Amino acid sequence: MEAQYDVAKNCLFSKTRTVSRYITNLYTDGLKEVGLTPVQYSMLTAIQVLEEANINGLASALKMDRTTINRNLKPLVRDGLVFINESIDRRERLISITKEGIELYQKGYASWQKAQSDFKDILGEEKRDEMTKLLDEVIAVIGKK
Amino acid sequence: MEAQYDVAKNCLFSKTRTVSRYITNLYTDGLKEVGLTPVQYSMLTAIQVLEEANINGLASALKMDRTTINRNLKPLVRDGLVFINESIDRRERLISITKEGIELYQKGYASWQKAQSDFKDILGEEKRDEMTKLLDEVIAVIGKK
DNA sequence: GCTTACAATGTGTATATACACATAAAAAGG
DNA sequence: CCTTTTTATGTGTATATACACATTGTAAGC
Repeated sequence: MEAQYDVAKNCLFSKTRTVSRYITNLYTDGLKEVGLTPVQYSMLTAIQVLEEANINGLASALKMDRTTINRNLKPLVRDGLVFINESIDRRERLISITKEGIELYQKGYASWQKAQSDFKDILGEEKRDEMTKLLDEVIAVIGKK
Repeated sequence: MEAQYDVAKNCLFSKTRTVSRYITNLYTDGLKEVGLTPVQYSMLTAIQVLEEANINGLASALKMDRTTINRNLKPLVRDGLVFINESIDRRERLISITKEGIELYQKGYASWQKAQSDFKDILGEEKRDEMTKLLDEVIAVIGKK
């Protein structure tokens, strides 16, 4: 088979990326009413669960590059949803959610639930569960690396 | 369950996005030796398969936003991999791959194959096939929207 | 033919992503 | 203590993404 048809049919990167873009847009639409992106929402999630994590800790928990965490924190700090404290170890900075952040997060929870529910309606509960299971397995495997 | 633990455990957006980031990095590493990103590689794929598509046609085939296509074409044109022709319909522009583009694409094919193969080794053939099937199903469902 | 509708594209802006490189502070080794 | 190494972070640069808004050209209705 010629290369371009092989890639067009079988590329796991582009398939995954296409699905990722679509789901991102779905959640973006839902969370728009509270003015948060889905990435910001997932970061606020980790910030609350971890409590006073540093940037490397957040990067590890979210499986994102630490420089991406650094950059993505800026709008959250700017909008008063997150604050950053000094640490005894003066190299690191400790990230926490603010009162306003918690309030907005709670407000966004309904939007997030609706996006989850919409996706279930679109895909069907069975396929949705299959997908969740598979994604967890993939994340577990890549987490070992 | 409190919101943040619900989101941390069950969010299909963040699971998909995490896997997408990981796979992107895997293919990025492989294609780095030819100086292409995986997104560029998949765009060059569609440009060859479609032959003289316009921007909307590429956007539709790749399921990407047309403004993203527009922006992503620029480095490809700059690097001489793609050229853009006028059309009889003077609103549209027809996108084609250049000789250099084809050569680089062929060179990148081995890297792409290796990334595909590496992912198979990491995940296992069975799970890889399961994932391919599921992604195709999801893309088919969202394509109807 | 003229006006109106629609279609194709471009641009401003904002977030998301990650590599390469640099800096500063703590820890380790002697 | 002083040097070396490691750790935590910041920044420059480049690509990727998509919405809102604007422009231009074609098609449709009359």
